[in-house]
Amino acid sequence: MQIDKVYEPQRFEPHWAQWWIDAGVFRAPARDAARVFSLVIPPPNVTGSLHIGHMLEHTEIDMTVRWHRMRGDNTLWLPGTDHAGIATQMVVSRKLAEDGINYRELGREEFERRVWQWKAQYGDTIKRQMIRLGASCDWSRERFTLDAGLSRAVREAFVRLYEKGLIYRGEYMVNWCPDCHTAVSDLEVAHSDVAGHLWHIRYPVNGLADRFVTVATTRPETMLGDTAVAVNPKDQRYLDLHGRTARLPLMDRDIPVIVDELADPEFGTGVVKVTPAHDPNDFEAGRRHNLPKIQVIGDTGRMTAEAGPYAGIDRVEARHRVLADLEKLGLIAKIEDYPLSIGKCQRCKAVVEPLISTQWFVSTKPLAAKAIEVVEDGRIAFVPPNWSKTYFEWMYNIRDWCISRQLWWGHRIPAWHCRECREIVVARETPTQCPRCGSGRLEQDTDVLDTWFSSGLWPFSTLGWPDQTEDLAAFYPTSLLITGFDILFFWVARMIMMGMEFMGDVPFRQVYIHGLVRDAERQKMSKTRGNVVDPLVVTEKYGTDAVRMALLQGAAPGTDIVLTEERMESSRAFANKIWNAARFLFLKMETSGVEPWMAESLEEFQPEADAVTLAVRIEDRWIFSRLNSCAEQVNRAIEQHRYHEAAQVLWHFFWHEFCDWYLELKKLRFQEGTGLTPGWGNTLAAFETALRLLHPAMPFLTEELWQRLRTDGAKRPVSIALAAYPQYRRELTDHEAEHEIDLLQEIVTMARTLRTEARLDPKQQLEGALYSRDGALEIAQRHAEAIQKLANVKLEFKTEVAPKAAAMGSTALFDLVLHVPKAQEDAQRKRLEKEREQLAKNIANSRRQLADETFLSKAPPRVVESIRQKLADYEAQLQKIDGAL
RNA sequence: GGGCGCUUAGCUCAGUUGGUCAGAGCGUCUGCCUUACAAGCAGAAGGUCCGCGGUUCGAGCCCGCGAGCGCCCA
Repeated sequence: MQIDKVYEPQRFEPHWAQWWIDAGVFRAPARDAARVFSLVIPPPNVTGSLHIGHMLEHTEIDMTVRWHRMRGDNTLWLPGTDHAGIATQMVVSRKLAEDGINYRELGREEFERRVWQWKAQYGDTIKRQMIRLGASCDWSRERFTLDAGLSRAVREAFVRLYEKGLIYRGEYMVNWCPDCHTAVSDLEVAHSDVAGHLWHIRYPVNGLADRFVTVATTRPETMLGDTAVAVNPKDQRYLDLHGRTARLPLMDRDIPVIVDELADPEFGTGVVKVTPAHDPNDFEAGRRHNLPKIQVIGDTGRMTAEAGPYAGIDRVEARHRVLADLEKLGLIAKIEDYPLSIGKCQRCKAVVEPLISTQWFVSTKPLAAKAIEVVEDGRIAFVPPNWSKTYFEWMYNIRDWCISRQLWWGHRIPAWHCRECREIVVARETPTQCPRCGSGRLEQDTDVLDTWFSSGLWPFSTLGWPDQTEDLAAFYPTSLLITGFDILFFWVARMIMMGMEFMGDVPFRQVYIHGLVRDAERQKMSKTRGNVVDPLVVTEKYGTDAVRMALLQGAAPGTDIVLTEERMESSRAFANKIWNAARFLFLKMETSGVEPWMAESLEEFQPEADAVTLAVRIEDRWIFSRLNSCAEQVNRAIEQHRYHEAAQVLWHFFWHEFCDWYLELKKLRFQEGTGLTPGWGNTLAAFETALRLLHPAMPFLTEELWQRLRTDGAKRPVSIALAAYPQYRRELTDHEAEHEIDLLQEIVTMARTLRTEARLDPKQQLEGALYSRDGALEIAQRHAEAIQKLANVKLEFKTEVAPKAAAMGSTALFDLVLHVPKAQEDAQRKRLEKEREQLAKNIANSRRQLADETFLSKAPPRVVESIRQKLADYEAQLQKIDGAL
């Protein structure tokens, strides 16, 4: 069997990536199964590409999914992409602009055609990347939010909500992005604090000579649209203004002084200008007082004709002009520095303008009620659980959701406007005539739906809803959602609301929220910072398995993941370690004439006994016991989404138990030169089991090695991905073997330490003696040869008390003395001194505790007993050290 | 303003119900090209668990206050 000396993942990863798909390994039949595990992907933007955050998400998902699949669950990971309305429209229109094409001039149909072209060209990027990264999705069920089926689901959902009165249309103040030229929801506005000013502007009061009312504002340009000024009813300072009007400067318009709680006596001058068309609070006040709404800023951010002399000027420039003009008129009373919060469009970063417009809304409160309930009663669990607080916080204060977007890329709203009678028809199928007036002049609403509206249906629309499909029956509710906190409200909350509304059941039973991937300086990754890590680049460099491992190692729940080159390097070293362990085994098999072999199944596998002693060898008993413990820990860790712990346990087991001790012990057997040693079956079974344990974390490497072990005759699955995941079995734990190997390790390690301290040449064999009166002596004696080979010391075994010696180490069970040259003894003495100090401290502590009556009476007996035992051990060791010094 | 979280070794972080929990990886230092692996082997050093107070026989762990940092919502 040929196996390369160095681990080169590039040589086999792409092969298995494709093979898994060709062999249909990840296909999930929609059959009834005792246990089902299903999960839908958080759909990435179809025209985007995967970044390292996706890779983390997909690694965690994949580890969980592969684990379930190996446990025999009917497992589905449903992949797909999102059309991402604003983002995609922006990308494509920018691209067109680069070619000198204004997308608006293309017209809607042509533009849509171009986006579909774009999608056809780049839409497979995500899929290709995911395949390369080993994501074990069922690609036969891949979905796209604009697919016919999903579009039908969107229509159905819209119509049902409308018929139920949960979708309404109306003229309200919305967040308007002048650059994207669409309304956006509250969630799509990112607020940030900036240093601004508070301008105090004087408005003359009509009918009272020289009486001015001074308003304070952070947005002076909106004064052009003022239709009132407001004072607080309780404010004694302005009683004389009640019922009067003021003259709006620059516009020369009379506006009433209204009395309203809107005006906060504590803020600014206590008088506030009222601009119903440009401020949400003023909008409400305008309604209360029946004020006209004058829109002075248009939907492109330029001043409208209503702004009189300022018409056509950009809103920013308009502010400068207005201030300059007021200054000239001497109407600026004061300018204060004032911090204010401005809202920017999440997508394009343009300052969002509150504008009045006619939009479609979802009435969220009724939907939220059930969505809150299912998290409260535990039908959906967040991991880490604290995220439910954030969820509730938002849910309790939820506001209606503006779902219409003035875009061309998305699900067109299934509403038709009658040109004759203005009737609005909301329907599943395109209507041909107005049900009210019979006119055929119907025009579909030009708006599209917020992308998150379709994403909200994802867990069931992807499974065939509104049809009652087999998939839906088999896989809904899904078992788990793994996603980032950044879309907790956008997506997770909406899926829960929609799932309860349309399916009458939760969309998933568990939500695991993963962390953010950060760079070595703990910085977020961003294109502007230039610190983004491209998954394909690092994968090419270190291997997919190594990058996966590096991510998993940092993936503790509730923690961000710091990904560094060093970590990926060390993970690659780990992969290389396993590779070389396999290489070692394969080479030895070749020289021993052993064929690749695989037990039919671990359940059926019986450890082989040695031909001479008729007993299973101790290192084999030990490794099976350790494997069992490893299986227990890894299963539990994955189940609890403690991916970092699973990674650590696997790492430690493979490297520091399997390689450092098991293979080293096995080497000694091979050196015995007995050819086809009984025990090869044990070794291969252990290795094969370990590969299966590791597979969900490092799928490629484990498949590559597993296939080399697999023989065609074996009744095993075609892929390790379908092989049974090792489970903990109580009867496999072998305390005796663990104790024996523990002791061996202790002796060897101690001998090595003594040698190093004496600064002796590792090649020089040392003599020494092991003193013990416990069963330890017998065990040690049995392993005399192993100790000699592993530590390069030749020991005598004695039952007497250890003599005075500097090069001595002791445990409760034995004392080890090495004969080192006198000149080398100083270093040893130093260590013994130090140890004695530590022991004295421990003894004092233990004695103090044991002398404490309250401790003795209140602490559980097992704790007291453990302290007593410890004290006895400490005292015995101290005595030995005293003797040695 | 409201809410959430973090502070443990030089770095990045584990530490699940308070009692073998003071840990891992990386880095550092020392010695080794031992025929699976120098992407390696062997060994070692390193911590006031942010501070103060409290509960408890016993506190990284629970409670209160404070300091510093971060995130979300308005």
